[in-house]
Amino acid sequence: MVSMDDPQPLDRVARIQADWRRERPDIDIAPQGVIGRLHRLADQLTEELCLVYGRYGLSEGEFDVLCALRRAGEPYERAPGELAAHTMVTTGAMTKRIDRLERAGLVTRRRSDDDQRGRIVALTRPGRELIDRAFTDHMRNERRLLDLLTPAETQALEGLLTTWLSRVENPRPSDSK
Amino acid sequence: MVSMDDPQPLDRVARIQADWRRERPDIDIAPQGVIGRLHRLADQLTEELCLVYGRYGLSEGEFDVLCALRRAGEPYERAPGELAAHTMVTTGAMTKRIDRLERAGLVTRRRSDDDQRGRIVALTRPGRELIDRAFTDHMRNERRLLDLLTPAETQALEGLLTTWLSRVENPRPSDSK
DNA sequence: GCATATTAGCTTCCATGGAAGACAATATAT
DNA sequence: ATATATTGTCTTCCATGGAAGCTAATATGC
Repeated sequence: MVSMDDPQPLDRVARIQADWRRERPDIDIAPQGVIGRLHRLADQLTEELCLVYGRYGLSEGEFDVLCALRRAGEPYERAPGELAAHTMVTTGAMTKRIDRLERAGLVTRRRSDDDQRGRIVALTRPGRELIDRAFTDHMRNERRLLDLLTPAETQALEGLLTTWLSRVENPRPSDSK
Repeated sequence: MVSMDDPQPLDRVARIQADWRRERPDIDIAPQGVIGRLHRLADQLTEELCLVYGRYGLSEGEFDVLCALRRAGEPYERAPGELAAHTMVTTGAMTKRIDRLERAGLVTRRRSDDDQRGRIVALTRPGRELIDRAFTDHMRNERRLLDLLTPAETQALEGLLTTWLSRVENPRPSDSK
């Protein structure tokens, strides 16, 4: 006889779906099974990742900026506008992030030579060393979280996310909202 | 001869990975392929979903609160603490959301009879009608986004997300951070 | 060459949420 | 019964980001 224990307790999303099916039987709430869980998972992962950023005294936004500078390669410099574009925030938000990082001594800010409007943000030596350590730790953390799936599952998931993302970002012109 | 056009241009995440491979060849950045895209996709989907909330004059948080009340079923009432738990925010944040919804005439707030500390938040008639229309539209929107995948892809994705989510939320005790 | 437009970064103001504590009501222990 | 602990909500303060506008510098059109 097969064990009937642990009947896979409904997760949060499934419970919400059950509520809706009772209250609005006229609506197909199947999409929530995917979109709701994707958001929930993203939130959970963010929470786990922020634990590591915090160990280095960084917020997620600050970590992102330091990564963008480090990824740029020697001499680890970028304009604020570039950083804003890379990290998907407005230039106003970027100004404030740079303010904080500058105050912490992790980056410097100077005027660009060829365009006096522009600034150049550069990693300092301590900033470079901090992000190198933090990023190493960060990727170890992501690896740990990803290892909750098997390699086959991981590969399948990456493919599905890549496909969906490309279609969301580049909608076929025929789709209407 | 097979067409060699459109060599699947690197997406944002792939470009970031390429940068890291050059700068930090010692680190395995494969997990970003999944985690980075998952976050990117979550952000994109949120943006699309917020367009619909906005049509009804609602922010995402306000939409969530109205949904939680509507899902509760007749008479569409819940305590602020319950709402906070359901929508994953602190009670302080919930107080402010309820303030806004109350000001908009979509919910009412009264003292609980059996516990004078407690409040009861209830959907008003206009609130009920608004969320019924908004939710219908919202699910149509989620359906549109999900239909960018095939049914087989959708099913596979939901399974993978459910599996991963359950493991992230209920880590095996042997896993260490 | 000068007037106008554009650009880059910054500033200000607003929206939202978290953290911590205040406050009142209720539960618990003796 | 009363002192203490807990609970539920709200308040205050702070952190962060967006939107819009400001300023200085550069580009463009005539």
